Amino acid sequence: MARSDFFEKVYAVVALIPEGKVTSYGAIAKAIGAAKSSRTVGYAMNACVKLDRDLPAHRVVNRNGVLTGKHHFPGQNTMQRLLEEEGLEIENDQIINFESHFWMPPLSKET
DNA sequence: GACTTGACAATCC
DNA sequence: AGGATTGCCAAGT
Repeated sequence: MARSDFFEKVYAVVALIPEGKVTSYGAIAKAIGAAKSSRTVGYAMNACVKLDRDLPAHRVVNRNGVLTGKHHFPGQNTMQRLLEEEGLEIENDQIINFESHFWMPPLSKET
């Protein structure tokens, strides 16, 4: 396997998030078989920005539907703006109707 | 080489 | 019900 299976899986799942949908770190972590590693998922996202990945990290929020990582984007309001552009509703850094926009990633453990 | 920090979440008291 | 602690993995200092 790769040097960091974890990151690869995280990137894979995040890249699969459909437009106008959002998911949580815990959901991703669970999907890749590491429900307790939700923290590392967030870390992977931070790394993805530096790696200039194509991952819609703005579609990833914490389990409360709060844009916890919006500070890590190029602009402090970039994350929220992107979500609004996709038809989501954000208020006070929180996604309105979060569960309605929630997207459960496919549990692709491995192949 | 060891300790601390970090875009979270679940559990314990 | 609410606050504090632990678990997990990787990277930075």
